[in-house]
Amino acid sequence: MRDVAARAGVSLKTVSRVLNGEPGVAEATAEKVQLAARELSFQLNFGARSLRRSDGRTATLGVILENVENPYSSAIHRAVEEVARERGLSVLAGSLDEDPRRERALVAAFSSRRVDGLVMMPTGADHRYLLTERQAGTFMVFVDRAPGLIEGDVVVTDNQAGAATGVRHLVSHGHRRIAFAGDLLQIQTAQQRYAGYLDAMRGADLRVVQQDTIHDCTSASLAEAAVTAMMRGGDPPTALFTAQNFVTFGALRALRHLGLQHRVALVGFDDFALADLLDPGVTVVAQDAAAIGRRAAERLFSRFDGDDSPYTVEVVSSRLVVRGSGEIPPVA
Amino acid sequence: MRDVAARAGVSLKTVSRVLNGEPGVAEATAEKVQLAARELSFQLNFGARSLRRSDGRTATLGVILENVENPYSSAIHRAVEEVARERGLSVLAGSLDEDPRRERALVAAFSSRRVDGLVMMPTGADHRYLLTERQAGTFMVFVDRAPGLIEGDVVVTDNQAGAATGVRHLVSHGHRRIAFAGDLLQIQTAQQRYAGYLDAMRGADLRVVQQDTIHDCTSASLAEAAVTAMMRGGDPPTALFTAQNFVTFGALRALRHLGLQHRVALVGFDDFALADLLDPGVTVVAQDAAAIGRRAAERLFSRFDGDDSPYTVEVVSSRLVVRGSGEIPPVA
DNA sequence: TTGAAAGCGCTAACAA
DNA sequence: TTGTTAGCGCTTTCAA
Repeated sequence: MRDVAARAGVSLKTVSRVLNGEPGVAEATAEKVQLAARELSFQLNFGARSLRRSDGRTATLGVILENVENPYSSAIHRAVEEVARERGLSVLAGSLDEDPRRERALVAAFSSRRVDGLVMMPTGADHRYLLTERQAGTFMVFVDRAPGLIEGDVVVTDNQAGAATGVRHLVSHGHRRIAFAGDLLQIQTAQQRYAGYLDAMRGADLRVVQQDTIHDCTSASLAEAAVTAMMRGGDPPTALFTAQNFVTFGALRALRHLGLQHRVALVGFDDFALADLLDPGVTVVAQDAAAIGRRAAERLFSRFDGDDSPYTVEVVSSRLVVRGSGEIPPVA
Repeated sequence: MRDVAARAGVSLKTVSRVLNGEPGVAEATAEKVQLAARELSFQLNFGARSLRRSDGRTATLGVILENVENPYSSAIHRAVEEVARERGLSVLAGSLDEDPRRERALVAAFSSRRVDGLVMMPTGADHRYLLTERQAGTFMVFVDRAPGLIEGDVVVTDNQAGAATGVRHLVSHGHRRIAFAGDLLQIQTAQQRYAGYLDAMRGADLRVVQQDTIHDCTSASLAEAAVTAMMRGGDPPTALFTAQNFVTFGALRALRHLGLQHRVALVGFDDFALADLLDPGVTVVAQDAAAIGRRAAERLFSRFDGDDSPYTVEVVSSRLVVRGSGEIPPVA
């Protein structure tokens, strides 16, 4: 910046004013500065800027996701990026892999880089350590799940209601033996979806049978094995509600290998690419990941802008997408 | 840091030494400092650090991808993150959407934040503007495609050879009328895959028919429409080579709607989730996105570490995954 | 409308 | 082994 000032024949402060679009600079002066900056390919140093600025803003935010590679996470990531770009912020991203230690490491790493705010999917049960960050002035919004033992702004899917809708859809097609297969039950969303399943079953006066319940499928292959075993057992259910994407994939493979894909109904939680091209098409309860990301980013920016109203929990609606697999009638 | 020094009863410099793991500090002193830092929840300010350091490193790198939400991009992103984490770097990520202006904006944004290096999928035809960045000390590695009008380290898939392998697979199953459907021909990878198609056709002494060639499908629905029209025309081809994921999806939908999915063979370039669950399973030429990301990051780090050997082009092999659709024999 | 001086939090260079 | 001083590139504060 010194070089630019020298070349333009003005002071440091004038260059700073021009490059930051501050008012009170004569047009002719501003043009000289712009020219000099371009000739020298000058790029403002944001690190130095944020060091000196009174608000310390870095124009950078951090996004901490389950895994930047998974479609749900990356859809949120993209939506946040979009909102951030409009305001001139860049986005640091990191993956958790459901590991609370990684979460802390990522928070620390982003914190050392003085991000203005954090959009995060919390993992683990205790997030009190974040109070320190918050006190240091880092805003944060939680997505997908609520944090543990602290309050905060949260944007989530209507997991329980959505799951109940999916199960009721099966009920409405005549099923009475509807099995549940879900992810690790210690995960908040898994609990909520299971609760929705129970709501719908009880609401229809259906008994929840122990043997029709599968929990803790941490991979598609575990789900496939569990569903295969269940369907091979005596007196199998006539329909399946799978509460997570990987679980749905495993169940689909199991049904396919058993030749049951047209005889056992299935509704999955969470949409996926090509669900319409499978045979039958897969009926799902679709989450709106883009809306979650967008609203989380917007909440964050409203905090940046000084909104200090109480924390809110925003619930983004899921929606039933009917494609065939959920409309298979029960086989006597 | 001043507060930590005061609390531990040592000088600033000693705190700096301890927090950066520099040698030459008595163990007892180090412990006092660590304790004080913990009690004050102190976090190093990386911005200030990089401002003062002689190498100016920020311990941050930038990843510029087609779209952080697409599976290929996000697989690269994740692989880069993994390598970066091992070295204590964080990752800024951004999406291009095939727009050269966005590329420049992202480069400028990351550059202002003084990233140590850049992993990027170049878009557009002229990347000479990057020479300035490079001169300023930013290392960069290009993935998926080579940059235009400048040299650089590049990590790519063997697009041409991979496409030829896919087409030869169809030839080996008896096809002589093999259609090509691809993305925007101005995209480098689209050109290379088309070249591979031509290689394989000529190598088998097959005539390339104008009506069997579809270019510039920028979306699945465009591809679907084009393939539908082609298959409905008189004398349609007996096999399809689709050179890009979205194109494959469009073609699959078209074949399905025409009831031809078991009569027309198809090989796609690029793998996708659930390809095995479709009926028939979809035979593809799979790219190894994780390997591309990993090797790009490793190349970047070798540059960080002082490797100043000439630029290299690393080619990551694709691999044919046989699942059914590519093995359908020609219908007379 | 413009500029001079101070200092953000840290590390380099050197001194003790 | 530890400390002192200067200064990275910028914005703030205050003065002209």
